[in-house]
Amino acid sequence: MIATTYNPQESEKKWYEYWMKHRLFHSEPDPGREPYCIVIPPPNVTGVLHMGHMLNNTIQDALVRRARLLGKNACWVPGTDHASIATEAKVVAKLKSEGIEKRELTREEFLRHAWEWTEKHGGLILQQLKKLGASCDWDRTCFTMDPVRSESVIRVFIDLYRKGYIYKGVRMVNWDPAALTAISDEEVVYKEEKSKLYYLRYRIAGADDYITIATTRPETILGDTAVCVNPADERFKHLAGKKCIVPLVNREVPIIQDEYVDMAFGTGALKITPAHDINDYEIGYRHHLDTIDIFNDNGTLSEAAGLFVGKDRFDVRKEIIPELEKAGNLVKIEEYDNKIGYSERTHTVIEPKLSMQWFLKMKELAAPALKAVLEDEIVLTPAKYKNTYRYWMENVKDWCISRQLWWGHRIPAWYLPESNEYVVAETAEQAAVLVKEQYGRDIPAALLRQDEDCLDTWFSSWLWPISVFDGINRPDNEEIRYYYPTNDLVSGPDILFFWIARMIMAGYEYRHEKPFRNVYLTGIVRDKLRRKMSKSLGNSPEPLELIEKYGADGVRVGMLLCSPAGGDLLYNDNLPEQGRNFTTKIWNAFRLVQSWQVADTAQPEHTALALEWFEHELDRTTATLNEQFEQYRFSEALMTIYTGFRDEFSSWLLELIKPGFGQPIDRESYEKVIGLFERLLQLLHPFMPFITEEIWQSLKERKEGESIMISRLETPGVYNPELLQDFGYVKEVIVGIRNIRKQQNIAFKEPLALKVRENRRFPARFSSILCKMGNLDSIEIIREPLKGAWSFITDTVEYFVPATGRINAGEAQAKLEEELKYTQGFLKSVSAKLSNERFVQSAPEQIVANEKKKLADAEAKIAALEAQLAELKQG
RNA sequence: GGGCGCUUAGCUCAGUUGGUUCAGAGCAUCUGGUUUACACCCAGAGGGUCGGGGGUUCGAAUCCCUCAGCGCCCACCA
Repeated sequence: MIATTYNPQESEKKWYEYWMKHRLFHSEPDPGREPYCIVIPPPNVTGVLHMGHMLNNTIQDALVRRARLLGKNACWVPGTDHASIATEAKVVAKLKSEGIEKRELTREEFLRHAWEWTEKHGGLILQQLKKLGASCDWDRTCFTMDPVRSESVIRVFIDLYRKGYIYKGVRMVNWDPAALTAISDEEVVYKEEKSKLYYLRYRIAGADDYITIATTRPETILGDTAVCVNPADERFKHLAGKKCIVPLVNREVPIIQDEYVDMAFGTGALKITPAHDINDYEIGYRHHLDTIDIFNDNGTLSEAAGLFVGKDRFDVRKEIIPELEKAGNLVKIEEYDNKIGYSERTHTVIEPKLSMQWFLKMKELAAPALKAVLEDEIVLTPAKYKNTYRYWMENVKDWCISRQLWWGHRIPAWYLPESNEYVVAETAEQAAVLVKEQYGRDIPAALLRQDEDCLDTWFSSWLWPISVFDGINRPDNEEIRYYYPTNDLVSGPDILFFWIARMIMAGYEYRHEKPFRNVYLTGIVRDKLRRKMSKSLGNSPEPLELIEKYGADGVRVGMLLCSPAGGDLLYNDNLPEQGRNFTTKIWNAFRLVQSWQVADTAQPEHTALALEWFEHELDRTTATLNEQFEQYRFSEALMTIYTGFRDEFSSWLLELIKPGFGQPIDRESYEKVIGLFERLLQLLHPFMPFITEEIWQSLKERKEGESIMISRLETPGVYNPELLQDFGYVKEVIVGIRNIRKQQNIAFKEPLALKVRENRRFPARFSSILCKMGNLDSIEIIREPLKGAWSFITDTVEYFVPATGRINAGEAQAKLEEELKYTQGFLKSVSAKLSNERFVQSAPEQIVANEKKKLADAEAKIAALEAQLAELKQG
């Protein structure tokens, strides 16, 4: 006995366990089969599933499951990312809540806490992915900080160092005063803000004169080492080369000239603080200015500031203004819109800061990566990102890869005691050997000091497609040779540069080959007000609750229904609801088929025809689906199979072949329809893995271990377009009959007689279908219009149904008149076109022929309409 | 400030090289319906001068120019 309603919870649990038990997700290299591989964008190890993951992973799972059905050796590699800054911040916060400060701990102690935290919360997100139905090869689960991946990272660092790509240097970096680390340019987000522009005057040394500058950061004057004007600026010619006095600290600094200064901005004079502004730094460098670093790492003022020592930079900004006013240096304050850089991770204002960091040269690495995308060796979908990618790669800057954090891969650089000299090696012992070679000194390994910094998280994730197959440490292993390059990468566009571009670079550097063939960039999930879904806004539904409520299949369908390539996805609760309703629809179709009694009776004509038609219809659907998948049009592909199942299969085929009340279905038809149902399930399976498995398992006896997942999707046959067109026409006639029933208020139970005015376009072959679906007891070809009848026209064929009651002339007449008017207008435009000589001359022959056919059809239709109208008026 | 992209039905979007009735789909809306799978359903219907203007062409949603609005990316304007 089949349940009247589908139970997703039970089914999902049962089949996921079944798939796991039979290891159906697992893949091994098999040179006899074509591989299909996706590596997951590794989520943060301590993260939880959000709507973006749901979309992203549903797409990946659909791709992987489809590849499996096509007979490929599909492998989806899962894993997690250690997410250096984010995880360290969480651990620090957790320790703080327990009254432990990070700085009180040793590196080892801190890392012990971090690993504990990771083991406790880590991998939860992978469990959540299982609920969604993700068919990852879990045996292959990787972590960016597991031994193999860590070894890969260190190996690559050493290799790049030896190639001369990695260098250490003092540079202006984006300093995050909350996380106490440098971050990369890409991790800074700029926000437009209302701020103030302060005009301050500096006294000229030895004169009773002033020079006025404008600044948004008055607190940084404490670090000023010059004032700069444009050499072309006549207003300041007389001051060039003189000195002026920095207010409050009374430091004498030069007035220099540099073309960088915009004469039109502010007063045309710029204060120079080389330690705290990238441009000032560059000017300072050109003019050999001193740098005075007035900030501590945490954003408070340092001893070097001289004043306000120990106070926070923002407090100082407020406090310094009255001081300046008192001293007579404040000229005025203006409102000003400014862009301020924030840390993407900690949301604190970034402080440009000079510090010693490790950098990776990018130019050489970027060249092959740029070429690959420009030449479509790697295809980005949607293609619009190609431009963005190119711009970035052509302007790529060196990558600051060091982070002042503990949670991550520690930089394998070893310093000589009491020295800044270092060597780069995997272990202290190897380092000692190098020290001997390079510096001629015998220093025991234990005395070498390892660099305190660790590497940017992306320095491990950029190796992901290679490192998950251990292709860095063992470049010749069977797995990497078999699975690499991978096929599709599915990711959000926000990490195109962070991650995708860098994976491409690493791919060419370490495999001399692209890491993947296609990149599909999803949209961003937003709410209906177009706001990005986020925890802080509280506008994001809880994914697991959605799965609980609508079923995993329903949610998957909901996600995909509204996700056109690259567009934003406006999430709305009725999406998974629509998905859930669709699962119910499929379930009910299944119930209907299961309820039939089978007998060895003759196959009715209309049933045979219907099955023949549907087979062609299904071949067409499959072909369409193939095209849509090839173009990564998932929404459309889903819609194709959605309407195919609901409209063509359920509403037409099943209604047509459904046996009468208490009647059995003939065996031949039954077996055929089961076969067609199976094919539909296979097409649906990538989108809705659970319900398709549930039904597939019940349609026939299956052996233990059989699964729709690993069934083989047959190559579709060649469909007959004429057959499909004729059937489409029959459907229109049936609609005509239904409309008559509706207009005249005739119940479906009441059989009607249909008269067709002789016309060779009527597909008589399908009469039996017409009778079944229209409940007709006869179809007769007639020569003259039938008087006293209800009528309609489909294409140019006139149909009549003898009136069994009063003719409701009004509505029918209005309808006919409207159609007549439209057709007359249409005829007019077609004939205008045809009587235009230039059109007939210049347009291709076929277009002209088509226009002529349209003309003839329209004339025929008008004649028919007029005849019917005349009838109606008489009657 | 620079670059890229978008604007088609109430909403979200298709519309391949200009040319078959090309103005479409899903959702939403409206009308009718307890037909023995399904009201989480069925049968129908309405709804758009394709952002405005101009141009090229026999012919433009599609190509060009221009204006307006929106979005994204990049950039050091104090």
